[in-house]
Order: sequence, then structure tokens, then C-alpha cells
Amino acid sequence: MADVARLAGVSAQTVSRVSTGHPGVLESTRREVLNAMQQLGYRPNSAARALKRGEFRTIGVILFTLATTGNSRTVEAIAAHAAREGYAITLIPVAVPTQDGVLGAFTRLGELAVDGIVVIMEVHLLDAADLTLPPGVPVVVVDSDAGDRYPVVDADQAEGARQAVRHLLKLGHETVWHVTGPDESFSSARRAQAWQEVLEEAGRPVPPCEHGDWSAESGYRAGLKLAARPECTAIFAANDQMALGVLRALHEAGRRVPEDVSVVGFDDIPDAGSFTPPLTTIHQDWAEIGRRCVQGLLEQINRHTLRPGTVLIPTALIERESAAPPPADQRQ
Amino acid sequence: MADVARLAGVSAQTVSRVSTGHPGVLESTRREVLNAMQQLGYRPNSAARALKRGEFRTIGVILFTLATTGNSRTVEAIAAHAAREGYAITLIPVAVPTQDGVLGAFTRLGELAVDGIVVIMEVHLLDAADLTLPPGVPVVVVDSDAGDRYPVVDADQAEGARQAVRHLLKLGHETVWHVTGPDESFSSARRAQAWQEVLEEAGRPVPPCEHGDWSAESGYRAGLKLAARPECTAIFAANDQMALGVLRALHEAGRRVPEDVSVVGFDDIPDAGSFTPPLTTIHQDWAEIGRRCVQGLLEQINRHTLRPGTVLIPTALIERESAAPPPADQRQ
DNA sequence: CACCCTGATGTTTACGCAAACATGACGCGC
DNA sequence: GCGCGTCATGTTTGCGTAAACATCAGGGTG
Repeated sequence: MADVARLAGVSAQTVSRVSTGHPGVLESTRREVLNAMQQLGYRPNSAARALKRGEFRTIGVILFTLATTGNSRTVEAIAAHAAREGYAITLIPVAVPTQDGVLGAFTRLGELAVDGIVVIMEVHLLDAADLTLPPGVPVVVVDSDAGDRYPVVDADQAEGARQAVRHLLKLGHETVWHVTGPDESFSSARRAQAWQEVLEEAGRPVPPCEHGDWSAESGYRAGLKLAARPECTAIFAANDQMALGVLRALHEAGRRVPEDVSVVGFDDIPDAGSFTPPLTTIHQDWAEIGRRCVQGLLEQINRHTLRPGTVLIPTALIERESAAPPPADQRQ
Repeated sequence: MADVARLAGVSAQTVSRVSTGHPGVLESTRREVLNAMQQLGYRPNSAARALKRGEFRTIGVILFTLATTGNSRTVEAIAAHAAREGYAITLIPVAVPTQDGVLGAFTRLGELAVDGIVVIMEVHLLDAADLTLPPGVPVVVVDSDAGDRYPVVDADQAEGARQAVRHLLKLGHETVWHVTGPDESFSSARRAQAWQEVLEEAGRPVPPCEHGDWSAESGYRAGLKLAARPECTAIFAANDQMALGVLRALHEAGRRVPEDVSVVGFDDIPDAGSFTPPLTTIHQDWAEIGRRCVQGLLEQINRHTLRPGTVLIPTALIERESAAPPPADQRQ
């Protein structure tokens, strides 16, 4: 910076003013400084800047994996909105989803240069890490029911599941079978619970769940079992990937979709419209989730207020071709 | 830090020595300091640390989107390996894939606290941004042919495509039709080129390409056209998502896979094994790509040497059920 | 017993920047 | 024409840390 100041014939402070876009610098001076910067290839040192200002303009995102569509889409949206506000994103992946792994990530995080944290993580693991969550650091949590302690942003899992089940019921199916996600997932539990509630409210039998792990392969295994039951005419899979596996299982078992069996997924991943047949599913607005995360975090950073509570992002039923009325002989 | 020093009855320097794990501190003193740290909730300020040490222990990753499996997997692997080396990852998404967008990202990047950069981006857009790439900053490029100027890490696109085409030829198909990715993609161009070369070497006719954009929907459109050609018995799609669309199109057109038409994809996304039918495809080792990116970057950071050149990660043919010999009447 | 060496700890300093305050030039009003 | 306000710019200072150097105590050696 001193070199730039010398070359431009001004003081270091004026260089600083130019680089931060401060007002009160003569246009001619500004141009001269800019020129000198260019010539010397000057780049402000962000460490020094952060030290002086006491903020990093960076948001940390802690998660298990980018491999799920939801996570990577959410991160992408967070990054995009953060960038718009002048914030960068630092990724803190948790190598292993154990309490130790989470603890390690939170420890690293404590030493990281972040002004706030988005936690995309199942709540029970968050609990374990709770102790080491640096107090006073703004936090927003996704995919959790910790709304009483932290600001939570999430898709309206329950309403989405209700939309799916009601849609199948309205088509005339007597009941709806369910393929769940992993037990430890909050989203999975929420979707399963809502599925059960809708059936009970409608006075329909609640068939036993098949348990999956979000993967298409697990959906395939569940689908094989369901395909073997002739009374099963409607399946709600807790995500689109498992629905894909269910579709394959039904196809192999010779049961046509949607003529014999209807399938509804959850997520509306980009490929869902190209499944065979195109999948009727529940759309999640990840872009909006990311936006609200950033918004909530900035609110805390700027206003120094932690406001627990849950922000629910609406879901939407996307009707494609995998759900239809049940076969005539099974119709209500 | 001063408070900790006071509480522990030592100097600030000793606190620093403890927090950096420096040797030459009496065990009893160390414990006392650790104790005081805990009590006061002391966390070293990473900005000050970075300022003093002249390094951020952070790697920037600049990319267009996390929406493709390849990108998000690569980023995840980069993050995991970087974490192992004590580096964090900062994400710099390019909002719009235009030269302006890229320029903007590189400008932001210049001000970012990173010790090195991984660029996951098509090369022609990189060229446009070239001017503003801060000189002297370690860089590794993925998905590019800029091996003469930068260290490049990439899957062996050409060999992968060759494996796919040769596999179909060996099964007895007279030739192989191709659904490409977007024109501006280096990977897409490389795969298409290798496809053509293999056909020419084998003395087979080279049918016209169908052009897609990586999306399943574009694969569906291409598949519809291909399905209308009875002479088409083998299709190589430049990625698995487009292959999914092709599968759907063939199914709708009443052409069975693999009995009537064989399909091979590229990527081996996690769902590929659950397509209907399970997709034969080319596996890319994204974890290894991420690992080599970090390795290449750290080499530059530690040894201050820029070594242009391309590291090619081998691909592997994964045989599943979507490719088989052609129908008897079409057999060679 | 004086010397030096070693190892533990304290003191000084600078990293690069920007806030706060200081300076100085100019113009305007009474 | 004197004083005061305004605006552009310069000077001082300190953010939290760790490297470099300084100090000091104890122990072994000739």
C-alpha cells in the first residue's frame, strides 16, 4: 500500500479511501491512485482488513455431504445470495457423521474466519456438538427441529408430505404405502409422520413402512417388497432417488406405472421429469431456503439479535405422469 | 490473549506458543494456559494470525454451479482433502456463465483470503478472465485443456469415451450414435472427438451427433430423434443424465433397452445403477480428482513452483444392463 | 568457583489496513 | 476583511498475533 501511495504521490490513507470506495476523494486523485494500483498489481490484504474491521465477510457452512441434491442446491443458493451481500462462503465438511466428526468440525470452525454459520445437519448430531458451538456466533440451522433454540429455515416437510399423500388419496387409492429415509434424518421423520397423520385423519389403514436410506438402491429394495403386494397401488417415496429405485423395481416386477401402481416422490430433482415415467413429486424451493438462511444470518450479524423460530418454505405438488387413479378393480 | 496471559500468570507470547503448539513450554505451564483459555472462552483470531503469518490456510474454488454431480463431488473431495491438510475451502460461484460473470468472480477472488485457487471451468471462459487472474497465485484447473499454461487435473475424458464406444463396437454394433454435451464444454468436446476417432479407426460410419446440454430433458429430445431411426442400435450419451432422458425416449417409442438399442452413459452418477434398466457407463473418480487438485495446489504453495501439465485420472467402464449385442437382424 | 550452555519465559516489534483525529486550503457571509 | 465552515488530504494509532531477540535460572565442566 505504501508503494502505491508513493507512486501516486499521496498518503497511504488516501489509497485506503480509494480501495474502500470512501467518499471525499477528488476524482483526479482517485484516478491517479487507481492507476498506481494497477501498475503495481496492488491487492488489498484481506487478513489485515478483517483484523482492522473485526469482520471477515465470510459465512461458514457446515454439512455432511454435498452429494444430495438438496444440500448442494442449498449451498449454491447460500453462496449466490451471500456473494450478493459481499460475503464469501467457507465449506466445512464433516468427514464422518458421528459425534466425534461433528465435534471436530465445530472445533475447526471455532478457529475459522467466519462471521456466521449455517448448519445443515440432523438435529440429534447437532445436540452432541452443542457444547462447542462458539457462543455469540450467529447461527442458522437447516433440516432440524431446533426451532426453540435456533433460527431454523427449512422446507415445509410436513405440508409437502401431506400434499403427496392427499393427492394419491384424491386419485382414488384406498391407502398409500411409504418408503422412508434414514431413521436419523429429521426430514425423513417429519415426512413419515405427516404421511401417517393424513392416512389416520382420512380413516385409512396405515400400512407398514419400508425403510430406505435416501439412495436409489435402497428404494429399489423397498420397491421389490412393495411390488410383491398386489394390494399396494400407491407409493409415496420420501425422496426422488428412492422413487427412481421404486420405479425400476416395479418395472422389473411387471407392474406398470401409473396404470397398476402410482408413485410420488419428494424433492423435484432436475432429473425427475425424465424418469420413466416422469415423476409426480413435491417441489422444494432450495433457492429460497438458501436466501432465507443468508437473510437470517445477516440479520443476526447486523442487529446482534438471536431470534429462535422456524421459517417454513412452502412446497408444491408437481403433477407428472407417475400417479393416476388405481386399476378399476381396486377403485374406491 | 492478554487476558488469558494475565489469568495464567504468563506472558502473551507463552499463550501464543501454547495455542500454536510450539515446543519449549513446560507441561505445567501449558496446562495452566490451556485452563485459562477454556475459562475465558479464548479463540485465536484467525485474521490476526493470517496477517502475521502471511497465509490464510484457505483454498478458493471457483465454478459455475454445484448442480452437476461432477462438480459437487469434486468440490466435496477437495474440501475433504484440504481439511486433512488444515485448509478450508471458500466457494466462489459464478452467477452467470458469461465473460462478465467470470470477470466479476475473479475480481472478488482477488480480494479474497485464499492461498490458492481451483478453477472448475470451461477453458474459453477462463481465457477471457485470464487477464485478471492474480499473478503469482497458485492455481489448478479442472475440465480444461490449458495444460500448457496451468497445472490441469481431469478425468481421462478421451479414454473414457473410447472405452464406451469400443465396448459397444465389441458387442457387435455396426456403429455408435452420440449425444453430446453443450458445445462450450471442454469435456463434451473431448468425448465427442474420441467417439469420432474410435469410429474412424474402426472404419465405421460416423453418424451425425445429437446435441444436448447435459440435462436429462435434452437427452430425452435427442433420444426421440434417435428412436425414430431404426438403424440406430447403440447410443453413447456424453453423461448419465442425458442417458436417462434417452432411456425414457426409447421406452416411450417402444424400443427396448438393451434388446433393441444399447445405451452407454458417462459419469457413473450414484443413481445410474437404478435407472430402468441399470445404466452401463463410464466411471469417473471424482474423489481422486479432488485429491490431486489439493495436492497440486499445496505443491505450488509450499515449493513456489508452477508446473503446467495435465494429470489424467483413469476412468473405468462399468458394465450394467443397458448395453447388449444388437438385435439378430442387425448383427455384424 | 567462575564459566558457559541450555531451556523456559518475557519484551519488542511489525504484519497491512482503516478509524479517528489533525491539518491546511479555499470560499462565503456579514 | 475576518472568522468560520467545508472539503480534500495527511498523521497517528492500534487491531491480535508470532517472529526475533532478550533475559534469566539452573546445571554441568574445567
